[in-house]
Amino acid sequence: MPELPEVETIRRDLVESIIGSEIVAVKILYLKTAKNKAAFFVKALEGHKIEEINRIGKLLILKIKQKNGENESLHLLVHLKMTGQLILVSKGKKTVGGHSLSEDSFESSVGGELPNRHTRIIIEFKNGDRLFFNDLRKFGYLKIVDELELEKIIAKGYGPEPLSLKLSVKYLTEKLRNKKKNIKAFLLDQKMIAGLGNIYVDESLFLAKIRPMRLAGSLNESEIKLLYQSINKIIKKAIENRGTTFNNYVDSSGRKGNFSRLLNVYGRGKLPCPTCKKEIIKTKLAGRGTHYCGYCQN
DNA sequence: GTGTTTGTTATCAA
DNA sequence: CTTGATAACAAACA
Repeated sequence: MPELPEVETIRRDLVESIIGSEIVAVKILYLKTAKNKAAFFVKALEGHKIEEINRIGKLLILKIKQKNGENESLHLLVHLKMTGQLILVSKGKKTVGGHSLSEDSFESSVGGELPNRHTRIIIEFKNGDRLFFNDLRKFGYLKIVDELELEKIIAKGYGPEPLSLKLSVKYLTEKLRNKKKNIKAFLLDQKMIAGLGNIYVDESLFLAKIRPMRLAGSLNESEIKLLYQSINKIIKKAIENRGTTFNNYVDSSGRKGNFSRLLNVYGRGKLPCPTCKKEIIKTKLAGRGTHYCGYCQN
C-alpha cells in the first residue's frame, strides 16, 4: 500500500535516473490502466523527455518536456493505488535502476522477469532503460493531463502536504473544530491532509496516544499539537527509511522499504504494545483494519 | 465459498 | 450540509 513515503521514495529515485531521458516507445498491455485514449496517450509521450518529477500526496506527476511549437505543458500522472509498482530496469540485465540486486530478491519482489503477467504499461527510453508499471489488482492508473486539469485535480482533491508549512497546529485546529467523524477517517481524507493512508494514520495516532475512534472535534489543544508532531515525525522517519513494505510495495529498483521493522501497531494485532506490552487491538473503523493500544491510547 | 487486504470514488440513506 | 455505510474497481491468499 504505497502512501506518501513510498511514493516519495520512488520519486527521488526516478529523479536521479530518468530526468532528461527521451521516451522512444510506449506499450500499453492493459488498456484500462491508461486513462486517456491509447493513441493520444502514446503520442503525448513518444519522442518527449521527462522534465520534472513532482508529487502531491500519493500522486506522482511527471512533467513532459514539450517540443518547439507545442506550447501546452502536459503531465503524466501515476497513481499506484493498492498494488501498483514502478520498476526501472536498466539496459543490460543485472542492475535494476542502477542498483544491483540478487536475482532471488528481485524475482520475489516483482514476480520474476519483466514484463510479467502483472505488467500493464511499459515506457522505453532512448538509452535502453525501461520503466514497467506493474499492478496486480488493476486499480492503479497512468493519465496524461494538461496544466489546467492538473491544477484542478490538486485544488479539488488534496489538502496540505504533511511536511509543508501549510500543515500546522492552527490548520488542524480549524479543520477539526466541530467535526463529527472519527479522527481516523479525518486523517485518511486526502482533502484534509495529502498522503496519509492506513499504515501512517495508525502509526501517527499511536505516537499521539489518541484512540482512532475518538471524534475529530473532541481533541483538545495539547492533543492536536501532539498529533501534528507525531504525523511529522512518522512521515519524516518513514521517508528516511524508504517507506514500508507490508505486502507488495517495492521501490523503482525492486527493493523493499525499511520502515516495516519500525512499525509500532500496524499489522501487529495481538502482539505486545512496544510501550506497555499489553496486546495491540485490531478492529475495523472507517472501513479499514485499525490497530491501536487500548492502554496507551486514550 | 468466505473473509480479508486497501486507495479512491460513487451512491444511497439518515 | 454532514456523516456513515456500502459497493465498485480487481485479484490473491488463507
